[in-house]
Amino acid sequence: MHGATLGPVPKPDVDPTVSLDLRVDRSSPVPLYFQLSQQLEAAIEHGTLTPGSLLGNEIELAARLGLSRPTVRQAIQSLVDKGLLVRRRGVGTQVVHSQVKRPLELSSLYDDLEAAGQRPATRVLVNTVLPASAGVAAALGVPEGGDVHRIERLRLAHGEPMAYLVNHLPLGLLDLDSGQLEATGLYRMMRSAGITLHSARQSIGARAATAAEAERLGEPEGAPLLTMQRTTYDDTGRAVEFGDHTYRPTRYSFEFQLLVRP
Amino acid sequence: MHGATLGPVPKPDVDPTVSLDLRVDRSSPVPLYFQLSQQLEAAIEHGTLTPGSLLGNEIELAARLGLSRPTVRQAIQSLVDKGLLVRRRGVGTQVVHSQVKRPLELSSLYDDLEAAGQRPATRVLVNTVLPASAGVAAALGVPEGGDVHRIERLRLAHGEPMAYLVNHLPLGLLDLDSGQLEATGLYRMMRSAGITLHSARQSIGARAATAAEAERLGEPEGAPLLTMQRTTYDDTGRAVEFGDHTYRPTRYSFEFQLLVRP
DNA sequence: TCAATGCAAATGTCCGGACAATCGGACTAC
DNA sequence: GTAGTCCGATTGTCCGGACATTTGCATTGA
Repeated sequence: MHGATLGPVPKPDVDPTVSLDLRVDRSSPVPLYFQLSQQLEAAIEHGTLTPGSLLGNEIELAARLGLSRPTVRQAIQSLVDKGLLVRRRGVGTQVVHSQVKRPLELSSLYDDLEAAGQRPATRVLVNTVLPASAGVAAALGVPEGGDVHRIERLRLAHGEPMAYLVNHLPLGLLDLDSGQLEATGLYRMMRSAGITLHSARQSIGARAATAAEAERLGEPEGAPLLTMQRTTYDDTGRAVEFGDHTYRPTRYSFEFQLLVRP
Repeated sequence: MHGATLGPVPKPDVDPTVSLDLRVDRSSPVPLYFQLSQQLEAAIEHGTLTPGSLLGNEIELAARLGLSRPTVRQAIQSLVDKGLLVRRRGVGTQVVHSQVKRPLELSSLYDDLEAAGQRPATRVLVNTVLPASAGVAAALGVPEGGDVHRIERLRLAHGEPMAYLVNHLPLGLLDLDSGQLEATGLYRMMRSAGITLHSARQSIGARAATAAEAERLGEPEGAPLLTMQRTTYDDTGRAVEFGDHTYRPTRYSFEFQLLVRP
């Protein structure tokens, strides 16, 4: 035994990334790890990297791309965080057996409907400023009786009422133009106003419709309704929105995917 | 202008981590970054690090602890991922203005109730093996008509029915002992069987109770019910569980916090 | 007085290397 | 034949440094 190892039998399953046309543009301002992670994600999405396939070790991948291992690891890690990849020490990195698509974002009903091709419509029923009730004040962290925005909207899909949305917002954050509210979603307006959403506390429940609710949504009185209350915070911890929504359960349900943080 | 800068005025707000008794044990098998992140998290939880306070720069923090900057960054990053900290380039790292507690795990009803001090009780009504219906087969990825486990449970809190849980599982994964099912939760049993949960697809809705459902939960017929369907996958992508649950909305609602991934 | 410029501070990105821990299979010994 | 052992492969952890980018503030200039 003096050299020439007889043969670590060549692995039957080849590294699928070799056939992939991976490359990074060092002159781009986009971070290298991000370029790589996007290309890998696209390959997974496109099916070029098949579920269950091994990714080939980080060292060699780094060498082939002319990157350092930490950079490659950062790219891979971001996809692991998204639930697209799984790492196993001593084994390798595998593409997760699909099923994972959207790991639950802070969803906007408007965006959800639009993504589903439902062409949402909004009717702004109320858009005013009034003193905060105790519950609203507590949720938004403003003094009770202090002025807040209140908007009430009816959201329709295919001409049918789908949800009744009541929202309260602190003053001074946003210019709440009714026309804009009907043309887009509240979250989109907040984001374009420079508010960086950070987290939200949600509560989902059900109850029987009151006469007024039934009337608004076109349901019989006493019909089951799906309810959601949400307080949204920006990255400074300020509450920027408090919503109290009711949905027609025959037309809408909450669908989401969640990941187990390891 | 040749040297001696007149004086960068000392910052009025001192770095709150200096008063913190941070230290790492290099002989421990616990990773250094993890030791640090745990101590920081405890300090935030305990209120020693107050919301909004700056954390002091990474370089100096690393030097004080005798760690490298990448290690300190890894610790901080894990807390940023949890939503406890916010980084701003050119500014520093701040403790988020609280509100964030649980960023939504793949929750087990049993664990939730126990954590809320409700002392949950479970009554196993059905625990059998039968051919999979079309819906169950599709959810679990097994052939239609192939055998699967089916368990039906009634979950009570304070002696009152709270939820009716129907679950289907593929054969051979788990030893489904009824006694154990009543003493603990299904998820806990799966975890201790070596199954690493990875993700789940959930759907939450509402509907009126049928006569049978109303009977089981002690509600009048036609009462609104909260429903949840969930398929859970392990890290190989296998579906390991399909659940169809109905909850009494007067006794239970889904509460969770979610983070916006930046 | 107010706007433009420059500077310091802090995080973001990237590198190259080193060693440890774990997994799985091959080999060996019984 | 079977169980235990060893070993290669791969990811996990950690280091020390370098430069880029952004932010906020102070200074400067009009």
